[in-house]
Amino acid sequence: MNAKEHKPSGKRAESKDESRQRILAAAADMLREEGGGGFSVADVMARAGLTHGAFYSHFPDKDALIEAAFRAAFNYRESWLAAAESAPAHERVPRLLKGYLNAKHRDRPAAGCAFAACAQEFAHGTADQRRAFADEIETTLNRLTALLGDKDGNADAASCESEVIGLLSLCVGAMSLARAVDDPALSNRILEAALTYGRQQPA
Amino acid sequence: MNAKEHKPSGKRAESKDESRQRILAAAADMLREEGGGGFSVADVMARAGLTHGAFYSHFPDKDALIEAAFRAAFNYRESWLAAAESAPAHERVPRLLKGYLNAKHRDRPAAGCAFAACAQEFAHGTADQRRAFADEIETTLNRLTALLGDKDGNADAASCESEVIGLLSLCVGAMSLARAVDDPALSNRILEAALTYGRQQPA
DNA sequence: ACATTCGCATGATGATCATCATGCGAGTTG
DNA sequence: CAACTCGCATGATGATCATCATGCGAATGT
Repeated sequence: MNAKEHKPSGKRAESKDESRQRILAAAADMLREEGGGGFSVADVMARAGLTHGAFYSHFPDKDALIEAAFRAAFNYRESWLAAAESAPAHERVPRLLKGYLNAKHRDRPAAGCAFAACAQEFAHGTADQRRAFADEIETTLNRLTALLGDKDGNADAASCESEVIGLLSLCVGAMSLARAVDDPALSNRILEAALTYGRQQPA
Repeated sequence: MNAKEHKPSGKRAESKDESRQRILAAAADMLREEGGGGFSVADVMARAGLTHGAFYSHFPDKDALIEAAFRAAFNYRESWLAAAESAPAHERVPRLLKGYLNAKHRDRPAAGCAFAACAQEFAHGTADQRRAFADEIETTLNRLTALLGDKDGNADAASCESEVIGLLSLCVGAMSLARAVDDPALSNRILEAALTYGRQQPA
């Protein structure tokens, strides 16, 4: 048997696992709130209720944490999509748009879309981070395609892909812009206009 | 007369102005290539052919440089838009989309859109940086509205605003995603799909 | 119970920077 | 041309971090 397969169990291992989860959760929040450059290892550890020294027995380095935290930020994708799935086919796009392009999402990035929070920073990230980004994009597109593809007469695959990618791009772009501007009125205009634009898109 | 209005001239002042322009140009490039956190003051100064010590006689601090460099990155907006203006009204949107959503733009951020390069970082930036972002967004939207608003029968103002903002969001989002992913094939798919999506938008 | 393991805390270490202090030499002024 | 100005270079300084080294104490296994 492979010696590497040792999966220790017991109170100690369990506690370490809980610590790891707290670290990941803290990092996933901070990553979306401030970006990977916006917090230090010590910051995350403090948020997780630990001190900086313990970090390196959980992750090899900060870059690995950022990658893992990014992936962890998609743990709620299914529940996010479930809300749209429960709607009739022609209502799904509007519902997804509304769930994304709103002030609450803009103002609470820690609970929101990691694409909109991380895209630009990951463009200069490690190979692993960029692969993670691509993985999550692929998965998200697949799930959206499954959700919207069997809409009515289900258009050809190409047109469905462009719709799904277009919607995601629109959402990510509008949220990025809405968060970057200073003027709240302009920020709201951006969210509302993007919402309108996305709804006008033909089948 | 106001003592503050002194505008020194002469060989020395001229040379300082040239230095400032070189610093700004270098910073505008690096800001779009690597983000504000991706370069040091010494890096920009070296790229401008100077050493780090000279920096603080040109700008009060790095944040101010980033703001100025961001604004400077829009110096070419008019020539960028001129290409679209020379096209017949119904060709303008496709031409703008094509000029933005392509591999060359994706691969040379230093010569490209500063919105797509900076949005997420500016969301955590200084007040001045965020104001600069809003200013440039406003100006860009106004110019685009002037360009696309008198399209044919020119739709009502609200619909034009949502189209212009939607297009910009779509472009910024797609470029951000295309740059963040690792897989070149996926990156191309994103650019192409967003192009298709943007073209399908009704008048 | 004893020896061992291991999660975590404390406390370096070294690197990277932003920013400041000083000095020289070319330009400018009278 | 002598006194002065000022752009730029060199060389600190201090802060912030990522990462590593060490040690304690609780959990584990014999």
